[in-house]
Amino acid sequence: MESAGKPMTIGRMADAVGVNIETIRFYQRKGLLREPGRPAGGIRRYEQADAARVKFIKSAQRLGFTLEEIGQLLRLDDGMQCSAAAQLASRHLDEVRLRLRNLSRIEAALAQLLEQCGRHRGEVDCPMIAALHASDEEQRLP
Amino acid sequence: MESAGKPMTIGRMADAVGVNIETIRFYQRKGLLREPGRPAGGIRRYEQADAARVKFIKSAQRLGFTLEEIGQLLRLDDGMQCSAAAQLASRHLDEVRLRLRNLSRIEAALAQLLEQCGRHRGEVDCPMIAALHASDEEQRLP
DNA sequence: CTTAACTCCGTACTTGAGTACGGAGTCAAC
DNA sequence: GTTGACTCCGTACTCAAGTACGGAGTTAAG
Repeated sequence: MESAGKPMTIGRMADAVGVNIETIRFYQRKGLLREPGRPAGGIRRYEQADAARVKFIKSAQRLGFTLEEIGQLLRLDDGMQCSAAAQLASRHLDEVRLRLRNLSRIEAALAQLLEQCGRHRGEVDCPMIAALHASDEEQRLP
Repeated sequence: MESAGKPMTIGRMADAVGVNIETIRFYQRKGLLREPGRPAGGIRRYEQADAARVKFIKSAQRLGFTLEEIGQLLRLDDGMQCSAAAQLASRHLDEVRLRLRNLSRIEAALAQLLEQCGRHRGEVDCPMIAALHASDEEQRLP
């Protein structure tokens, strides 16, 4: 396989990666992506490596990392520190698991409410709304 | 039990419900909460019912409803339509379950990556970062 | 050579759920 | 009758992750 590949304009790269042009500019402003110099005041040329970097960003986003975290990951990548990356990921995994637990609780509560609504038929008020009102007590989901 | 209870100022209500004063004003601007008239150009008095409404909003938020959805719920409440509320909740439950599935996949992926990082020890590059890079292929999490 | 398509760049807008600010008015206690 | 705490109100700001706009420059094709 020949590496490198031919350079492309921002629009082509955006198409290739499947993002908006403005998104690429935005990443540049955020310092997540370099800005290639413009030859003779003309139009910037992007390499395959740039496209790969944008894809990296998008992959990491799919795993729920914020751009801030991805920036850290990229800085590690640029200097290759596995343990630090693992630590970052580990913290993030904790965060994901917390969100999972909360969502599960929400799911259970909603399902139960809906089930009551189904059984309801003809009484006075909607269990859905009543249950929400009844929460004067305590049932804090963080 | 005597209903009604005594009226309160916005600050007292905020304390009672455990939200910021500005949050209450914000809900008023959004039309989620009435603005009691000010007697003699003075200071507004809020009823228990207002506090209950804010609590309702907060409870519904804990179930993951947006303020927009909560507005719909409240309008239903103001006119009491159980089946419509159930429908809203049902759509929301679908949404919650979708988020759950996605988060689960993210959790699995992260855990696997971290496990590889742990087994790693001394090879060339970080599995965490390599895996993210390797995603040039396809593994779209919606 | 001209025209269409593209790029560059800075600035401003978007969404959701609030927070913060600042001047003016009001209320209660001492 | 004055302080201090509180309220009112409008406006502006926050965060994250972009998207949109508009004028000027550049490039490729016909």
